Amino acid sequence: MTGFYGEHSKVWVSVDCIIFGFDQGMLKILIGRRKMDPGRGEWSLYGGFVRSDESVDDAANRVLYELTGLRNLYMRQVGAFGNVDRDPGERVVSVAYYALINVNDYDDSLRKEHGVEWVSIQELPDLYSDHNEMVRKARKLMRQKISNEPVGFRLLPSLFTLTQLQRLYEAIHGEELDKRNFRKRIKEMDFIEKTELIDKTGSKRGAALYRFNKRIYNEDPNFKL
Amino acid sequence: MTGFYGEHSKVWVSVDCIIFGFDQGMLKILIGRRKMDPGRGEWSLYGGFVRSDESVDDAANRVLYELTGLRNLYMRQVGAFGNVDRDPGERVVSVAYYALINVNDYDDSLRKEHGVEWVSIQELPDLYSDHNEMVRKARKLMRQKISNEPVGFRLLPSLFTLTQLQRLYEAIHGEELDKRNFRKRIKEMDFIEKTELIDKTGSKRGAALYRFNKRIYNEDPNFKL
DNA sequence: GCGGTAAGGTGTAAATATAACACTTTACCG
DNA sequence: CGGTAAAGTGTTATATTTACACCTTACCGC
Repeated sequence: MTGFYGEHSKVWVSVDCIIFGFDQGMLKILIGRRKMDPGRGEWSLYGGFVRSDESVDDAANRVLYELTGLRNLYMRQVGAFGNVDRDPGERVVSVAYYALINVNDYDDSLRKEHGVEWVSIQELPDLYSDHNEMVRKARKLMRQKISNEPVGFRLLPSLFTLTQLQRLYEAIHGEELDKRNFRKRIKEMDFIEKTELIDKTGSKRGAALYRFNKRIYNEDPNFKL
Repeated sequence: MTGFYGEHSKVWVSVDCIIFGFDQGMLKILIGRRKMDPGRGEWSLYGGFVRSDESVDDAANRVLYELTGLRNLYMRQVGAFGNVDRDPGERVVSVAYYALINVNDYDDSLRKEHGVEWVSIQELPDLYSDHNEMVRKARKLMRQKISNEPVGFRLLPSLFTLTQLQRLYEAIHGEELDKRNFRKRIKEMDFIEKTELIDKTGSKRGAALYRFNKRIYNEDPNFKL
């Protein structure tokens, strides 16, 4: 089929993933050294090309699975990046996605296989092409989302302490939060359930472990942190 | 160049525009009947293909200019839409953009030439392919943006009354606002300046005309409505 | 010329939400 | 058994948001 479509030129479409993790009290993303030209050796997001038989979202899911071995990750589109010369080799339009993962779910040998590393968002190096711009936009969208929907739990173990949760939100907002005010707000959200379990790793005294109850959330979906 | 890139297939990339206007107290968008197959005759957003020598953003600006004759419109990306079968003819990934225009700036003969119409967002028909989804996402992003940045003025004449501004925000938020509270908040924003001019078209008594002062806004960029 | 009308314009008080703030408890460790 | 380090807990002040009603003005039609 030509005619109507044929007057214009086709381009490659790729996906690039900003994979957020929360580790050592820091928000981090997965980046690696590019293994191919153009840009070999530069720090880069992990990505891949969209195949003809899959949607762009499916491509992102496939690439995420390739890298992490994990399915059903929380993933949202960041946007399309389409400068003419953004890829020095060929015309490539890339669609960026961000994902939230619990770093403990990520098999470290798989990480090494792909040659990617967790790097704190505070100390990100210059990245290949427009990847820094992708990360900036992803962070903005992620912060927005995580403040208004209960998706931050994706960055934590399924059981977590309130201090962990607070540290997470402090890392994302970039400011310290008041412990009592924070806990007061948690108490108002019935879908953040206290369990009988105690975490003894973070303190001598031990801290109560909480979990997110999606069913209860769905009955009254109101979240704000 | 093949090899690395060549293993994957290229696709067409297009842009589709959600053009918002505010008219008769209603938020409207420009849609037209598709003039080509596939989908000839269906209601559709206005769009076009990305050329090999222009960025995706540039393509959106070009398409907007084609349709409206206006440059430097306020425009933001909505996102990429990439389902395999979203275009029944060929694989086409589309990047949607929304734009805000003052309907009075839009030459009506140009509108007719392109065969597009202003249709209230409340009574949108079914649109071609995934265009309804694009509109939903555009509305969400636009509402978010217009509530936190002073871009709503783009939908109004450069001189406007407070009632016009209030009606605009009512249309966008989908709820009536209290006149006194609304005006109190306006008074706190020094960059919304009262002029000496009076609009007599909207009432017998006449209403003061205001304007947005960007310079003052930039000194203390805080906006919330 | 004057009464009706329809939109413009104005302030205060109550309710709610947010922010500031310090001490006690617990269990481990040396 | 004393030191330590994180967990846990309420109250008050401040700021923000909401609710609410009447007077003004100028045109229009009689």
